[in-house]
Amino acid sequence: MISWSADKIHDFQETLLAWYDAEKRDLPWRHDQDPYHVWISEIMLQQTQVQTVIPYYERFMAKFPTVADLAAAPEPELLKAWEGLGYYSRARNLKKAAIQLVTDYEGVWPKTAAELQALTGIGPYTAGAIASIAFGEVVPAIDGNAFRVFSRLLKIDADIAKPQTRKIFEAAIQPIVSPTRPGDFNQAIMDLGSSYMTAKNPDSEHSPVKTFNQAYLDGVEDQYPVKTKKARPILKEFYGLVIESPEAVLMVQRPGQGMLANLWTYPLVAKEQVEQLLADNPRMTDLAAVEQLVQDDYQLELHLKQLSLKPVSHTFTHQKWQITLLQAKIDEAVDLSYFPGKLLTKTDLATTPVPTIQAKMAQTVEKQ
DNA sequence: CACACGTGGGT
DNA sequence: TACCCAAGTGT
Repeated sequence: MISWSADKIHDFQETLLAWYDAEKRDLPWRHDQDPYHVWISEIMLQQTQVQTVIPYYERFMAKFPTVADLAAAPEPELLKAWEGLGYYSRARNLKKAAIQLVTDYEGVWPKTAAELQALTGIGPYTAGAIASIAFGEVVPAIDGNAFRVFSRLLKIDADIAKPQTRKIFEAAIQPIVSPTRPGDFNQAIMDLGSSYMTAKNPDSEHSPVKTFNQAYLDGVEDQYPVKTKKARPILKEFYGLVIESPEAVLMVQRPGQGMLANLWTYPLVAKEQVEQLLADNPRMTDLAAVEQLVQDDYQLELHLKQLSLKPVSHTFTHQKWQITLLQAKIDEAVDLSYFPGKLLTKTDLATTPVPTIQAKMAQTVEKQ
């Protein structure tokens, strides 16, 4: 790791901000410095690309224009607005923090990064972003871009996958943040990280700060940042039950914690559970086993048939799901009182938040 | 601290 | 396909 003189720091700030002034992207949340706008955009942008976020941000602001609107938002409406964005706890945490702002803070924003971290869903990165962009505090906002950019500029060898590495970067970046334009500085670093200084195929030759990029100058840019790899997703197999009445389909709400919390899907039966039953009844078919499980658990008699040849597949960060769809028809009169789900009509589904894996399943059913 | 937590895009 | 990556946080 190298360090910069005061003169070099000043040069870097001038160069970076001049480039930013000339080339910054026109994004919907850059039209003002309203902390609410900054906040919502920063949460949406966590682990999510700009192009994906733009339409969600526009719709969200139209539906929940102020902190008070967000604090009063019913969770299903909030999740529906978040549908397809992923990491749904972000949406629930937004509401929690909005309520904190309205009640604990009486609608007055805390203005420092240290204080902002008391709000649910706001960690060190987002706190730095809001404090610098909306309130002008001279603090870094260290996201994946900042880690990558400064690891190359300064040849920082610490593993950015390790939590403790943040301290090293904070200490290295804090003295470099522009004292007059901290918000623009942080956003410029992010723009740099998503243009010239990308993770793969960077274009440092044409970067506005190439003369400051020590890793590039030394011909070792491809060695930065240092980042250990994560575990691969593990396979989880399910049967998905498409139980249809003439006007509706049976859906269940997922538990309030864990994967896809509170979202709705077709009922899923883990293949593991089916195989346990088959171990004691080796001549039974998979379909019959699922029918018996549903009968035993929910007092519901079904006549299932396999709907799709290939399972519906979806890869999450840590799990790969494969769902074989099984279809059954029921009539409206059937007793669902033991079944932990609801018959939802097309109209109901328009206001029911579902994850992408459910959308994929529904699409597969439609094609039949 | 290590891991869970979604999704879409790129190679 | 499989893997990596993208404006991270909570537990």
